[in-house]
Amino acid sequence: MSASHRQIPGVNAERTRSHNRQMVLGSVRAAGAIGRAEIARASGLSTQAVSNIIADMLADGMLREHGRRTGGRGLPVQQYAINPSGGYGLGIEIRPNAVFSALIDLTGTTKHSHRTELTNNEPKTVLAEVAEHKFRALQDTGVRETSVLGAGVVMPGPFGATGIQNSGSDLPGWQDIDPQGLLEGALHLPVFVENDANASAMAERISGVAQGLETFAFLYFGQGLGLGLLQGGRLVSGAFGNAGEIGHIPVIAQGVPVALESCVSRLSVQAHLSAHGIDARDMDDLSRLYAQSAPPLLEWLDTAVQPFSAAIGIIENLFDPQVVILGGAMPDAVLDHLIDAVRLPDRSVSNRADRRQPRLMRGTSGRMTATLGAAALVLNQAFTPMIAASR
Amino acid sequence: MSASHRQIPGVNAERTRSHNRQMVLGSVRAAGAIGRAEIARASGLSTQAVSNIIADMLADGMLREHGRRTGGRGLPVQQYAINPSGGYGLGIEIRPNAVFSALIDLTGTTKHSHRTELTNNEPKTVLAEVAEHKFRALQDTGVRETSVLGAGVVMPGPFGATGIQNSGSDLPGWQDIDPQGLLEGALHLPVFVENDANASAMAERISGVAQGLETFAFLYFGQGLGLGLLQGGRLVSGAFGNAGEIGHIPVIAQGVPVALESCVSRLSVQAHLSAHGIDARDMDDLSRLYAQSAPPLLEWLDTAVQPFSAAIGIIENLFDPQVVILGGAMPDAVLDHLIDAVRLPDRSVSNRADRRQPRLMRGTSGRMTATLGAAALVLNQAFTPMIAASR
DNA sequence: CGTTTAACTCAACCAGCTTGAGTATTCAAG
DNA sequence: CTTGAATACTCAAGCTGGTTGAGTTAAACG
Repeated sequence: MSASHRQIPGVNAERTRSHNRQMVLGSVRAAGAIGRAEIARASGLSTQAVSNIIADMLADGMLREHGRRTGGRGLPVQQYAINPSGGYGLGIEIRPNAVFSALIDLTGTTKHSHRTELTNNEPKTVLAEVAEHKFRALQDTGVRETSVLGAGVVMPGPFGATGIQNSGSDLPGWQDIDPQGLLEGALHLPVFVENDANASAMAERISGVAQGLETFAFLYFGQGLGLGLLQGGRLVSGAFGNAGEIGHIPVIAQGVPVALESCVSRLSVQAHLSAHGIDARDMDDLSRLYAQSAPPLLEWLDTAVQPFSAAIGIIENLFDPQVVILGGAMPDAVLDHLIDAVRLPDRSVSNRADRRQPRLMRGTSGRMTATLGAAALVLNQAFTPMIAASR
Repeated sequence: MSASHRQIPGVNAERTRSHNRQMVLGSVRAAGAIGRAEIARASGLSTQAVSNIIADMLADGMLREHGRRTGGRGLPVQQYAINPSGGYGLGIEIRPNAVFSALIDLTGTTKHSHRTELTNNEPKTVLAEVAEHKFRALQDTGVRETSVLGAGVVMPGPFGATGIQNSGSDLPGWQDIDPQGLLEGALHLPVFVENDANASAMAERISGVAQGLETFAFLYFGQGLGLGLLQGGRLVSGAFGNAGEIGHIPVIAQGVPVALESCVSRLSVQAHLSAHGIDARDMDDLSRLYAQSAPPLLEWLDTAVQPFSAAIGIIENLFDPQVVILGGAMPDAVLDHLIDAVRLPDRSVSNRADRRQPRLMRGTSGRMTATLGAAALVLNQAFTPMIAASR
């Protein structure tokens, strides 16, 4: 959100431990079940160091024993796995007229979710509502407050004076304040604020179709169209946190240059249907129309395919992701239709001979994707150390 | 270059020291001259820790004393600055028919540069030539071998089976080998391989117009068109190292979808001029033509402006950079013309009210930009620790 | 059944950061 | 001019956390 000149922190013993704990947790998560020696080899630490960390994390309840694996030569490996109840992530999604929340455990399983309407979206009201969601999630699940590692919050963006004001989705009264600070005050938790596309990308990484992937793009159908980018497990969010505004890139439709999201987005399909006298308010309406093969919807899909294909080509060539994932507020069937209909460009860095995955996939987090993603931000933080591979 | 599953390393005392040294060097570089206490405050380390590191680096010759700064209350600050001769970066640019090299000191000043023609570009010939460049650079400057921190190497990409083979710029015989390993063997130095666009971006950060910037995009005019992306001082290079292939994104020219670089690139302008009977072999020819306001060149510029503007819009909205920088094998006057003529979209996250810098700038590294950038990769490594700010 | 292999533990060690006391130097106030 | 506050810096002891090397356990191999 803020700008450029953050100072890089130094490392001392305490931060070393924190990093190494995150590294171990990430290794266990990636492997499912793994022994100490293997983590030591992979990370370059000594077995003893890993052993000490694992003992710590067993005591904390973050890990649990997971049987011995035999078959090799020497002493059978004592394996460890993530203890689901070792920690939780709270996800909050704030929309102009509603608040959603989800509580997920360390393995990404949803333990609780909830939705309330907002009568107004002034900061005071929203903060109270958000605190109430947290209270309720803890009460309904019996999770202790100290087990919650943090809260991810998804809010309408972009923030700051960006030239894309009044895009219809922003919250009045939230322009010149510090949402993170306010939310930390209301929730008494570390708070991570992100936009819907970035959070959704994280949801797919933690509990969806992108598990095991580190570098991918997530194309998010919200009101408009957003893009979440992960490189090496970290979000690429630009200098001011507004990267991924793919909806605003210029494309040519019927010979006229327009914004991509005026052809490919929920608003766009709703406008098209509305012009044909069809009122499609939500995803269920769209699902029904698609199941009925409603001609105006198929028409819209036809017009959307070409700019959509162009967008995929742009994403692939600019980011070279392992895969592009589609998701958000669009029915699965419609997304699948787009994936089938798309004409992926041959001249793309992603069109490699040795691919194993498809270039395009549909996300599996469904309509709660942004809320789950908000919670996933917290887990990602717990699994991903600060240190990046040096080369 | 390689794929996804690199394991995150653990941190021990040794790596802690290495990180903190890089952090200190980066702080000194960013500040120009700075004292120990200030670095300690900014990094969160104790004064003593910083003091010890600085003592080390004075002994190594990386830093030098830079007078006391008085004016405040207490004891005047003993300041330190980068010692230019404390280390050097070697940059090598390999092209199908030539090898370029540059040696830069710790402050980014070019101490030596050289060019030789290649009669063939088999690995064996090229490796011998590259080693010869290193030998010559050291001999001509008197720099000791141990002072060279590493070598950056720029080679034609993209690598791997990417669907963009035979783009005319690749090196035959280099497809199925490990360039980094071979080069390290030939040079006896740590080697960083990058493409021309990424390296050029780094040149602007180390010694050009992007000093002090951490998140920006560099649009590189080579044979085609490439894009180098830095976020937080680190390259965004995608899952397979081929991010930034902006030349291949689809745009509409005269109603037909074509690759961007078929309208905006040196090949494109040369083709256009050639169709008008003008033979423009190199940048000097183009400069002359522009100075003469040659109508075919101005014509080409007119056709290029619209797709060029679209590309800038795409870059801004996908990356949210502090600035987009133009450079590479195109005369300054032509780049300036494009910057003047461009129609920057209003609907861009970069169109913010509180901007101080222009959205578009011309790079200052000139035609040696990729070679200097290769050398700059080494310095960036020395200045940028592995650890990223945690949020 | 001994040997080899591999994982793991124990205890001593070590690198590097922190802490707290002490010194040096400048400015400001009396 | 003297005294005190502020600030940078150093010294030495202490602490955290990773490393090292010897020793233990258990499975597989021959």
